Amino acid sequence: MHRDRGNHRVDGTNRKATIYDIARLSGASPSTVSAALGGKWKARRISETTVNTIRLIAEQQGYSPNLQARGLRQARSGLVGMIIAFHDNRFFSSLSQNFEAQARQRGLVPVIASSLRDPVEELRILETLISYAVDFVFIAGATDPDAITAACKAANMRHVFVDLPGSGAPSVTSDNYGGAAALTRVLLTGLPHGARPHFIGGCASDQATSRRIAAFRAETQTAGFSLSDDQIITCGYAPGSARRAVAALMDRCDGLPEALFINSLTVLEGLLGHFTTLPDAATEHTRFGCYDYDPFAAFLRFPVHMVRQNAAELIVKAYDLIDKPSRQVVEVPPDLIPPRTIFSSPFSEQG
Amino acid sequence: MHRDRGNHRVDGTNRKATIYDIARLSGASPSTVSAALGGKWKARRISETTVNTIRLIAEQQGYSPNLQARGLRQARSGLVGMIIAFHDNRFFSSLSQNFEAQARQRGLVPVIASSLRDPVEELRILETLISYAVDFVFIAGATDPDAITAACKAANMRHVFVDLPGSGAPSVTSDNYGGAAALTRVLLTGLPHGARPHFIGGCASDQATSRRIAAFRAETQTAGFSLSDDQIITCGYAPGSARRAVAALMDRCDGLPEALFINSLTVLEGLLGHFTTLPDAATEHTRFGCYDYDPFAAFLRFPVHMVRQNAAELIVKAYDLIDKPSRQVVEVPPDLIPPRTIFSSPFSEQG
DNA sequence: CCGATGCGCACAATCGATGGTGCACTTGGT
DNA sequence: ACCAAGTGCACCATCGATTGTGCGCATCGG
Repeated sequence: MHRDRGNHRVDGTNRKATIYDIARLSGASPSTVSAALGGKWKARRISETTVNTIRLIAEQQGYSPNLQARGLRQARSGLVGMIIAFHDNRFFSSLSQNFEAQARQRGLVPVIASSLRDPVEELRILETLISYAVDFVFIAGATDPDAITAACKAANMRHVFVDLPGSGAPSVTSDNYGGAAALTRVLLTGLPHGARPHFIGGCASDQATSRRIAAFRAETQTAGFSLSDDQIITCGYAPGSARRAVAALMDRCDGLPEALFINSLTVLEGLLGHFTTLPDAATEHTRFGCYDYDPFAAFLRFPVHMVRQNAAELIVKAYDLIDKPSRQVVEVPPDLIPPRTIFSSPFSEQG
Repeated sequence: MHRDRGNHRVDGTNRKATIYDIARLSGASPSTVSAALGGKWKARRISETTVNTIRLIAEQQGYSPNLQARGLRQARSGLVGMIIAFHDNRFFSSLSQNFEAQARQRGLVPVIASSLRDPVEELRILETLISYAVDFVFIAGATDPDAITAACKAANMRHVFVDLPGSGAPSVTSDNYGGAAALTRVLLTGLPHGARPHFIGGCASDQATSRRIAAFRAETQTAGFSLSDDQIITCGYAPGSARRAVAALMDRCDGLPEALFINSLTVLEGLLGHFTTLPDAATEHTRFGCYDYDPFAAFLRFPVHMVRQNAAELIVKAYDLIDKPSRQVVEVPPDLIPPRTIFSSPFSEQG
């Protein structure tokens, strides 16, 4: 008398078939059906003919397992979570694309959520993922790594930080120092003595930005250029504030500096917004470098050197850290891309 | 004798607390705990003091409900699914961003998966989502709408097509005809007589592309330009094939046509890839229009008119269709964006 | 002809949360 | 003091799949 809520699956119009339906139709027991369809019928010594019958009926009924039930029983869901800052951003979406590909390769289902860089939302999302018993979580662009680690520890949840490292858990980041140093060197090459290169964008408080600024400082001074604090403008990531910041800068210095290190694509967007109001000549005597790559940004009216983070490798390393936990921080070197270079993602290549 | 697997939750080191743990600690029964924490203690006539006790203990234990168990019991998961073609694409990622925002606003958890435009993968993903008992699914850029509708019908799953319509279910699309017509008109304005505008990219078999081609044809002929079949090049969406196609075109016509309607950003990427091998002058005498918008693409060396699909509105309408089902196709008008215009997404504004 | 071995499978407990049902006790009325 | 109505909660079945255990039958050796 278990199972019989008038669920007429034969005609296909009603609810999804369960192993109990298949059991009834095949004359076998639910556990046999489960074993047969779950692939472990050998271990359970189910005869191959029984298995075939069950498979056939399951096929006819369009059976597919209820993964919530399985997840409940097995205390794991087959879901894996990733928290990113935004979907509509080249870097993060490239991470998601790779995260998804790897997950699927392992037979896992990716759940990707965006925090909009809001620490509260970030934690709420994490709680939700934990409630769904995801197998592990990647957090990219974490705004509050310590809170995240605390919540994960409490729930016994494996997690890896990507891009922005956390102290309490394994992390994978770009080699921000190395990438920024390389980009800075390119910008400075052949620059006239007395030039005043500037750095714009980001928050000094975040790991990635502070490493990049450190590299920018070191290279600039090594190359013999003067460097005062007003050459470092940490105006955040938002295009709007970048736009205001560059407008202010141009007022102050009567034009653009000879070299400009732009800390993110969103910042570059903001600058472009301002440039639309200026004559083309305004950008002619400046060398631009941008940390992060976009195929279109590489092909602007004025040349831009770009740093392309290796999203695929970041994700691969992150999965490695899940497989073989350690407390270390893994650094992945980014690539320096000369202006006017088009790269397409390996994914969008296909469509 | 139910529940006691030596789960020492008090010290916080072991597994997540359940209502059974809270029940034991509070002296109440599991169902009381459930009702208390689930907010329906009034209906169940649980006293407020009991509720407060339970809440306190739940708090201390860091309780959060097992959503798989709840989902199993309630036959719905609180998950909502969306299938897109790619994450790393401005249009789709903008859809996901809006989809997620709306889902969260409704207290639902978004699961977004990418099909890479592979019909088989698309169906596999759909099956998985169904297995997780998602409440409904949006499918953007469907490659096999009929198969999707069939699978959803069999599982009794609500679904809405976005961008590419399906016949068996409600759909929301851009007004591809209107958008393409407007873009074509801009491209043709003031063009010398005898000019031969071209259309490049996409698959003639997909709805969106065929509507755009129809508009392109109609406007071109209305404006009095000759139009032969070789002016329509449906080379797919992949940057690589677009690159080859434009190379071939330039060989054939000895340069670029006077006007070029580019059917997607990925196609534009492909063209740029080819242009990098040419002198700057090569693009000087051509008017470019691109269906889809990208802030950087709007600021290329040569001006590009762009059509910006209204992702936010598409998603809003799609949710409307879930709430109030109907078989109709809703069209959302896109915007025509003049060259050198920077728009940032409302989301990345924040970071 | 009998016990030992092994094969093929069924039974029942379990995962955590929910909701229908009903019991025990209190209060109020007469 | 007794019955009725109401209060506060516990008990148990249920969702669908997995898994430890053990029963019944067949085969085989002695």
